[in-house]
Amino acid sequence: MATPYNHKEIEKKWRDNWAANPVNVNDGKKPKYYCLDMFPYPSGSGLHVGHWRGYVISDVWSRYKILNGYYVIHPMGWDAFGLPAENYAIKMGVHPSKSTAENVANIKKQINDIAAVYDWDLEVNTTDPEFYKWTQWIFVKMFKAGLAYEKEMPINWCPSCKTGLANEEVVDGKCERCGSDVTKKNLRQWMLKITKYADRLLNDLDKLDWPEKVKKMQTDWIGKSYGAEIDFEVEGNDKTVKVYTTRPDTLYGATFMVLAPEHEMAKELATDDKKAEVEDYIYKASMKSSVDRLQDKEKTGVFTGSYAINPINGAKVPIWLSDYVLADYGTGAIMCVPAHDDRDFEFAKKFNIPIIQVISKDGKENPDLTQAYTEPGIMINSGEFSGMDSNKAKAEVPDILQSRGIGKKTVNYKLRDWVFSRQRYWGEPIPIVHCDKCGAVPVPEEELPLTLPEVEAYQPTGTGESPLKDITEWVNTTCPCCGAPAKRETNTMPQWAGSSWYFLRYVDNKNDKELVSKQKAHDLLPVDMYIGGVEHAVLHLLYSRFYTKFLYDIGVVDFDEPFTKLFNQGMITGKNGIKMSKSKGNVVSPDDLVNGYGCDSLRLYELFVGPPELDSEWDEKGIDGVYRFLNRIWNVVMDCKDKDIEATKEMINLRHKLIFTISTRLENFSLNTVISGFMEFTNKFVAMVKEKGGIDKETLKTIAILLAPFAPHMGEELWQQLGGEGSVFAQSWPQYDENLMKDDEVEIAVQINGKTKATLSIGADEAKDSVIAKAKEVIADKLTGNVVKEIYVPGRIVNIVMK
RNA sequence: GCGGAGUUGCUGGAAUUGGCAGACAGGCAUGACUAAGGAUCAUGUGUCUUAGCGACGUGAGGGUUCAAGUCCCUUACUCCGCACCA
Repeated sequence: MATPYNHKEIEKKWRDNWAANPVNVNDGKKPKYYCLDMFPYPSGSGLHVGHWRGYVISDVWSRYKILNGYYVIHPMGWDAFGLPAENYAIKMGVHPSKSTAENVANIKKQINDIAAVYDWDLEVNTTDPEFYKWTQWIFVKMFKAGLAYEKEMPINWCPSCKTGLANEEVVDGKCERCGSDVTKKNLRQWMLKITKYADRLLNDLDKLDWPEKVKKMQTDWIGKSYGAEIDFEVEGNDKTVKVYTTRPDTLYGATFMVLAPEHEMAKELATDDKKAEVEDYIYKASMKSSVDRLQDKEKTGVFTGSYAINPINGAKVPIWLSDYVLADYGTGAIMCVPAHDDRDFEFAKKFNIPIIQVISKDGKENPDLTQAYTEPGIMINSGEFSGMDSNKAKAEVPDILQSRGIGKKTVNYKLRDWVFSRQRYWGEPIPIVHCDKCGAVPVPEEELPLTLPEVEAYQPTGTGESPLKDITEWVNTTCPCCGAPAKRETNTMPQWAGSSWYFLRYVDNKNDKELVSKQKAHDLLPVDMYIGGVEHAVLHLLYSRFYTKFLYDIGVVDFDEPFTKLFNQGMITGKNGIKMSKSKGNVVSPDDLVNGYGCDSLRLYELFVGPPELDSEWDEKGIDGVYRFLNRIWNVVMDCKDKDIEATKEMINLRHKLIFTISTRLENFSLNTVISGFMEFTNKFVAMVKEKGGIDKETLKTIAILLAPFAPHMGEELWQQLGGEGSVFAQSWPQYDENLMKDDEVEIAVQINGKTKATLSIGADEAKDSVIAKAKEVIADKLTGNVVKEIYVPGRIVNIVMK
């Protein structure tokens, strides 16, 4: 009886061996491949089987690249600043520096159980001053480039986290982290001018090998639209109101105008008799939270009493205020064409405002529109434009208007500048000094890092002030510019600050002179494959692109997109597709499974549960299947390794088919079918051992190499047992030969009218006539009608069409 | 409301992109073996059936085709993203 598969022994053996003899080293000759996992936050609850999946996928890919002769950069580190870490610390009553360090140690241990080829020499941690020195350095560079600026404005405020939030962090009017309703708060903020990069962020999406879904989400988030700004004179005085519209072609149909309640002219446009009503409306709108504003489906509004003049036809249009118009998009004012816009239509109906149709399906006016007509058609009631095709009008009218001095073509974006300051303790201090005389002055680059002071009381104040405010010995300083007494900025950076550029630092993490050396940046960057969940589609992934473009502009790196290829793995959920969480009590820890079945089994099962890009429900029972599979392979190899079987044609054929199957499926990232394919072939090998008494060594060695990226310990052990030299990962990925994969005989289906009636074995290269003749023989008794057509799909099917 | 993805046995899923639907697993059933400790092996497992080498079958309904899970139209449901962006 051969030795049974003992995962504990084997895994321990190879873990120790790899520690002493790393399998992935940069010899300076191999081409590089950078395979990166999204930056984990060292959470207090540790890893669950869902986290595992992403790391297994990236490790399989990394090991596959190693076997293809690459030096693979496969680093890991910790996104340890920010709200979640601080909230956890507050909850546990420990200082965040302490809890963060503990969590990192714990998760690192768990990650080591995956047996991934992480290069821990490259490890980074955002809370390390040697790291955040460069996070601050980038901010200073941005400040000097005019991209970081201060502004007092109403921002998203989370009353539970007690801090301001970026637009990207507000989901359905709620805080992305804690789910509390987000309110508005007027605060002085540090902003990053990401809008300056809007066009590049949009256009360069074309360069990226990313899931279309993510590109679409970024495109929509940037939200570029083409339109025109048109000035409407206010009747009876010399004021004008500028509106933004994407449909200047419908100008003849504009029957009213709406301003956001926050619009700077809102109050002054109110006529005396309307003043009280208008001010009341403005006040009420200001009290609404963003959630209320989203949920109020019914339109509200107030007439200002003023009228504007439609510049195309001199018509008098009433000016209204309504909160369905956003103050910070376009000009904060719109012209309303109720006949062709659903929102304007609803508003006009509610307040009895006239509706003028200017596009019609058949060129005729519909006297009783029950809803806005938003389809293309023929222009009507539009003076000189009447009779034009509306699509043509949409394309040409803006130019016509512009040439006549009515309006100016313009573009708009939904993307807003990035609210970059947080009123919290656990983040990078913003390296700015406020001087009465010199204003905001950056901390000199040579004085960085500006370290976060150690304090006892780090709880958020809730007032909009940072807890750092009270540390007077830290706050009080002198102006780097004039030397006068000055105060430090007390806001900190958001969690995203470190994660927006960390991937650059991995390749040169000990450099104390530069963020990354030019040489290393050129040789080792950018990231070739980035693997992580889809939840960062408009947060981290947009911010990182912005940072990279900025660093490209100032000459730090020589590429302007950080992640060439992106793969989003699906989530592993609990029963009924419920997201794993501590509060739901459905978290499955990998620890027991690793212990019971071994790392290799869990790795395989993580892949086998389903297509890697889709969500999968975790069903623990299934792991028995892959465990049995590993046992079968083990038994086949142990059984045959000393037998010296000569390779038959059949064995060679099967070997090449196996290489083909595993390689093509792996290249397509169809990792679940790689495993099922491996199982299928293994079953054939088992049968072959039974029939032929064994399998040749070359085939067995091929199995060991092909299995190694997925089950690395098993791969190494089999390789060694088979007498292979060195590590299995020092071998090269086997190549298949299509000629050797060919079968002499193939089985095809014989159909009558598309229904399979029999199967037939034929020679692989047999001619059509011969195949059809044989097929007819097989189903002779069923050929009772007139044969009208005979179809042969080579190697697949014969279909006899009968009447 | 708009946009995207999806719906296949008891369960997870497969199907070389229009060519034998249900691979591979899990589960279950029957049997073998058992000094068994998360065993292993064999066989079976879509539905109906008058038990045949028959008929039906990929959310529902229609269509194209010699041939449809796959293409087209209509429709239902599920999940995800955006959500008054003029």
